[in-house]
Amino acid sequence: MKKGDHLFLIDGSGFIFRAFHALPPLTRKSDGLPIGAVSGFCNMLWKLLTDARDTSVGVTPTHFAVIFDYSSKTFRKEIYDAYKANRSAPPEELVPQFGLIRQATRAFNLPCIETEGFEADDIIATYARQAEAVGADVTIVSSDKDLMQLVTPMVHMYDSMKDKQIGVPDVIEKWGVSPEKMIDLQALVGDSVDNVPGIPGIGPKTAAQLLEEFGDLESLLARAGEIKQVKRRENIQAFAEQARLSRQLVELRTDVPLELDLGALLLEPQDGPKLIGFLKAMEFGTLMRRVAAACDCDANAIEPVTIEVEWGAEARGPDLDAASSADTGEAAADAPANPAKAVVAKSTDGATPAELADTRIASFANAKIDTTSYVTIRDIEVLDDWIKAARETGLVGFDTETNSLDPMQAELVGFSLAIADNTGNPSGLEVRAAYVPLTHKTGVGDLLGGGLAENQLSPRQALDRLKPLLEDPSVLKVAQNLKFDYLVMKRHGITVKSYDDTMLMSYVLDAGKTTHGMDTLSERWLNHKPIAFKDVAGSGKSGVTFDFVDIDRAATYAAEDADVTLRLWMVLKPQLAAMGLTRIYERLERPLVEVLARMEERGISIDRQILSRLSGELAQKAAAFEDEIYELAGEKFTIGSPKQLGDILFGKMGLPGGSKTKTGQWSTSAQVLEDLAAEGAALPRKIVDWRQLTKLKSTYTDALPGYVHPETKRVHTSYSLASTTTGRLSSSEPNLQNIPVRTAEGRKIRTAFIASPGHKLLSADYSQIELRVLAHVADIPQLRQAFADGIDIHAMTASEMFGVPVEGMPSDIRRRAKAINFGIIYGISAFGLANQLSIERSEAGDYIKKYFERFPGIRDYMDSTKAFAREHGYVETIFGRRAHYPEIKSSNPSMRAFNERAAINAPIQGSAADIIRRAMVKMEKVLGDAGLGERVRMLLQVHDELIFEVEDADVEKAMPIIVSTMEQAAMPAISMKVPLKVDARAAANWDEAH
DNA sequence: ACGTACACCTA
DNA sequence: GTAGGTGTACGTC
Repeated sequence: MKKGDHLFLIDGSGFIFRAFHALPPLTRKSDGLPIGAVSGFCNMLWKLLTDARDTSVGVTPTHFAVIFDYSSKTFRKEIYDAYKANRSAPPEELVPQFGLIRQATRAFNLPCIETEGFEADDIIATYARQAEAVGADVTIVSSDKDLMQLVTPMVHMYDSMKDKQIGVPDVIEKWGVSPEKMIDLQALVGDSVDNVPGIPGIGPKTAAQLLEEFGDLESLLARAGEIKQVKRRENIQAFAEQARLSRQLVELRTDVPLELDLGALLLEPQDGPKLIGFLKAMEFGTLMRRVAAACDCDANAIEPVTIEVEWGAEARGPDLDAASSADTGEAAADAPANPAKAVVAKSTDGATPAELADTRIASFANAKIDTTSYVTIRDIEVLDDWIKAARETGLVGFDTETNSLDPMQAELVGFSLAIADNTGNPSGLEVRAAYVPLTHKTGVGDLLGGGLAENQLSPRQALDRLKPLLEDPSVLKVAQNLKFDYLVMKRHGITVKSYDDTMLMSYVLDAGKTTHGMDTLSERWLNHKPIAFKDVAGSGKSGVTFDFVDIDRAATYAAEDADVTLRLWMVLKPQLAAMGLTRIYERLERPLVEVLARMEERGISIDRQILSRLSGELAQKAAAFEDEIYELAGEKFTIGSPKQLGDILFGKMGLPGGSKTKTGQWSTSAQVLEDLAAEGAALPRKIVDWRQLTKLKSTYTDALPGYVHPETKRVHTSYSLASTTTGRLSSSEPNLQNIPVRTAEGRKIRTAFIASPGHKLLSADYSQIELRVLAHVADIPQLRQAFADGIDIHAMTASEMFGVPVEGMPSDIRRRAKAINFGIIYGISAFGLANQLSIERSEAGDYIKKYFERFPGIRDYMDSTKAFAREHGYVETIFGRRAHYPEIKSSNPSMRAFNERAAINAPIQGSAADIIRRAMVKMEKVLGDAGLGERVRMLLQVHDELIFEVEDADVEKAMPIIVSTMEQAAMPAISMKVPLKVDARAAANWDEAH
């Protein structure tokens, strides 16, 4: 090898794992042999050997080698026994592919290199340094960070899946240090996957900063005393040796004894027939034809070679799994046909929705936003002109400015409008915006100030002009998080009609990918960073409410919001059509804005006396516990501090610690304390009880009265429509979706949620909605039958699994089946089920196996959902809502597994969420048609439950209407294969109604 | 004043 | 094992 040569080193072992998880998982040969990783590997090799110039590497190789790990017994294991100790066995489907990939390498006429006692990384390091020494360029095909320490101006890495080359600047950009410092950085940070310990509390950012300051690891350890942060200093001093050990583990060896020298890696011409024989045997038709064309061979004349398959010791034969190979990728196959997907509608300018979407994205990403062009409106004639323009275009961006984030308390300070003058232009780039200040004040907080600033339109006059525009159904109002503005305007006597909400559009398109706040969306779609609120109003102590912001600064900020919102609408609206998601947006999102606004506006009544009495009781009981706890501990301490508590329990008292938290502290979770109590220790039980009491007191009885609105005297929660990945709502300030119900003590809090005089609270909840959804989507005969017959579903499961008759089922057996049923919905793992049931993981694994034997359709459903998620990056509910899981191909196994479980759960949880959303949207009309419009008021939603306030006389009439609306909510979009069941009760308070 | 860790409340 | 929000302690800015 000489200067100018180019050596390619393929990290074969790394590729196998990465390909396995990146590619469709159940790709199999016709005999059932899983070959997804092999296929990806062959395609990559061919691309690098023939078309490397077309990749971001840009050069073709002169020398080439594929490197593999030999076994797990390496020198690292010798110096640190726990190295890679928490690696689990490779997935079953992967086992035979290790051997096949070596066979593939040989079929490509490439050297296949491995050395006992060393990892592939060390061999790569050795070759890379040798090649560099003779002046050759090196490309390491891998994206493993462990190899980044090798990068130099001569040595690059190449991520073949992202087609991305990684050089010195890329390493610095990603890790904050140059490649030669990567070893020290990894020594500090550690690696949970390989079980390299590092130093606790040091992550990549901190490590990079420390190395920047101290130069290298040894200097840092020597001068650790100079570090100001106490905790950090102590950790670095305490774990110095651990860091040195970690450094030894992560530093790659460059002195591995090698059988083949560099010259032996010279790239040989392909042996066409040999390669084709292999590809044919593997049934890689496309690649085979490509190779045949390139080599001028007749593939038909070549016999497939015999493939030797090495299954792992415990793996099953290749012929057992034909059933699951055929029908993968069919998740949610019976989602309703969406016309927008099937029929490509033509838009006005002749482009398809997809083309229009692309055009819009491109033009708005490049359009500069000129914030100096905004207008401040101080004359009624000017406002009239803007309103007239909005009427002419039929489209207006709208935003309110207030003095509070709470729409029930907020007073209007001003509003802004944005107008697109040339809507006929497909790029729609002409946007102008204006701010109308109404109640800005003078003198920022000074004692003389507080008067109304001059030269503002009177709110009364301006709103009189604005009202007809906002209420005109022929003018589309576009806002970001409209529910806020809707409520504010409603409290000023204006009911917005015809609207779009850019936040919800983004949510429908991208749930799971990003958050949907305006600043995020603007940076993403418009390449524009809007003025931050805190830059105009300050924050914290020096922060002021918007009415004290100087009008000129306020105008720029406010007008920009309307401008950005309207631009976002132009970008997002066509994407909804292009992606076939318009119906989701229009039926499940947009109409909920006003439904939820009304629910929030109504609020719910609470009895402060009950809460205050409860608070007193809880305080007394907690105080009694505190005395006993101090007595048992022998000293006073902060019981609420897990750290101090841990010191008492596991240090002073010497109790055996159970598990550790991820920061290395002893866990003091309820589970651990319960276990200690079971061993006979007195203190842990008291702590658990104390925690329960203080939790109830601080979070509920003490906090809730603070949320009572000064005028309505009711509690108005705020629902978020766009903060979950699955489609559920969330509730905050206060969260009324987590009011206690499980314990008798907790339920007392529910008695404080009361109906107004002359009314009842009516609670209606779906019974087992998620299991019913599962029975529907996975189409499980026994589950469908059980639900159709109204049988106890957990007992039925137990009966199927354990062969116990449903009659006289022991409660413990049923409990286990119930945990399994929940586990299935949550994307079951043996680990989780074992935890839940306090049993061994192996036993939990047996249960799961048994369950899948009894309900093979569930396993198929889970597999196909995973495969769909991996292929597309998202999953769908039965109505077509998407939940994205961009990390599902993560190379971190636990991260990946987590995403897989979430992706399995999302269609179930999300479909249930969609069903109750549909019920909510329909509910008001149904009640109105029954003449109950004002007499039955929907107040709260708790995921599978709706709470209404109903006039006493109307309870009997309302109940069946509510129940039937909820039970029929999936219709007509989806005809469920199992009936939905709703239970309802009415009572004076929420506890009795539930 | 703000962010993170931990614990714990709900479906 | 899924999806959320909030309170307390404790750290850093």
